[in-house]
Amino acid sequence: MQTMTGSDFIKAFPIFGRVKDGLARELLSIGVQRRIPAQERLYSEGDGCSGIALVISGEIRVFKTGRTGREITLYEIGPGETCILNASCILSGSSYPADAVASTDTEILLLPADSFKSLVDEHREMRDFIFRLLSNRLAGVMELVEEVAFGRMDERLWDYIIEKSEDNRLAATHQKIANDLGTSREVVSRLLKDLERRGSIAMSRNEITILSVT
Amino acid sequence: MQTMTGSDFIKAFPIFGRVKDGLARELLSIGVQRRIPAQERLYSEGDGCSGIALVISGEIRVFKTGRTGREITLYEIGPGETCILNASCILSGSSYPADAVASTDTEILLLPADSFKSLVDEHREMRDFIFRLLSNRLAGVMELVEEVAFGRMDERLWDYIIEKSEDNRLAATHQKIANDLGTSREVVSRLLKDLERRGSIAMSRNEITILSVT
DNA sequence: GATCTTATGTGACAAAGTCACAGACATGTA
DNA sequence: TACATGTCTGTGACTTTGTCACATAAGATC
Repeated sequence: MQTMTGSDFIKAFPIFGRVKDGLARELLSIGVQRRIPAQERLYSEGDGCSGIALVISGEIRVFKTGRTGREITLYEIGPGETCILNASCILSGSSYPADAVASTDTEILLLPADSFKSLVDEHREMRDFIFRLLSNRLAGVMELVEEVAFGRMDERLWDYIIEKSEDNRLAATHQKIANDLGTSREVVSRLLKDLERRGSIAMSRNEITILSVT
Repeated sequence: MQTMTGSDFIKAFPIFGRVKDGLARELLSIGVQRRIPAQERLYSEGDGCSGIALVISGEIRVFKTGRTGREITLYEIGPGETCILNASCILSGSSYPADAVASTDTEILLLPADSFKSLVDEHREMRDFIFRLLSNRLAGVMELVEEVAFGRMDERLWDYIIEKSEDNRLAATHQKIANDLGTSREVVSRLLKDLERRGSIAMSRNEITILSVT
């Protein structure tokens, strides 16, 4: 069981070397494996942080919630990535600035805060990994600010459909799309209807099909 | 001259210890002091990074620009802080994801990328400093996403006036305010006019005076 | 099929961004 | 002083986006 996890782990985090002799070995011996079922909440805004989660498989969605209940996705954490906000609040001593929920069933390796801190001190790979991720997140969220502040919703929606669709199909409710984009369900419905009328997509319950990539 | 800079430096960065024996000494011997006049551009989006800037005095504004020319301020860098995006792109090897311009005359200590990297490797204070700043920026920009996505412009404007004013006065053109908030000049003008009509502020060219803090 | 739950559609209105242009104020120059 | 110039502010008309209220539709369960 531990070995199985190990092989999944090095697949997700090749950067930490092999199980036999790499940093991976140390991580696996320190960390605790956990399974998070889909829809389970990992953190709420304002929480303190007890440890850091390395995602082995699955996906975690990090988002903000407005007073009216609207949501916007800040980014998603996939295999080989870390819930960097954990790192953030462990290393800077602040509290968690957003909500995090598993989008799918997710396997994580949970490292206690202390161990994580000493690993960062001792291992250059660990530092590089964290810095890189933190930097990329920052750049990504900055990009998001630009889109939200200046972008038009119809374009953002179209880009979203293109990006999230697989095989020209996207399975999602209008509400889910709205929650990712930071708008309301009605707006998504209206804009999708426009796209449908123009012949760019076809719609059925819970599914959008891309017809023309114009 | 060097000594003078030194004392300014440790005032801005007490975290790095004293000039005589602290990390401060090393930083001062490696870094090059530079003065940036107000309005001068430090970086444009897409630039590579040659070094990292520690701000000794003054202020640097980091912002995004939309296609229509609108701007939004992501954050400002003051004394004792770093143009963390430099760090970000040095450590992660990406390019600069925003624009940076000196808001006032600014003094910085410029560290070459290589020296910076080895300092981060060798000194725990340096690592903590960078992590903390990077984390805080990330949290700050997330907060900004929330405000832009869910906040009402009249509230954001009012908060801005309260925060930026000194002694109940704020010297700024409507255009400048719009550039900070990520909206257009007309919207700011209209909302300010409303505030004036309601008796919350008084306006004259280039200046806003807060009358009632309701 | 009757009933429930969830998903989608839409009109009416409010908030915010865009465009076009009119004044108002400050400064410099003749 | 009078005038020209550049910057700053005001405003109406229109578009886009968000909110509210409610109607309709599509699956699921019994």
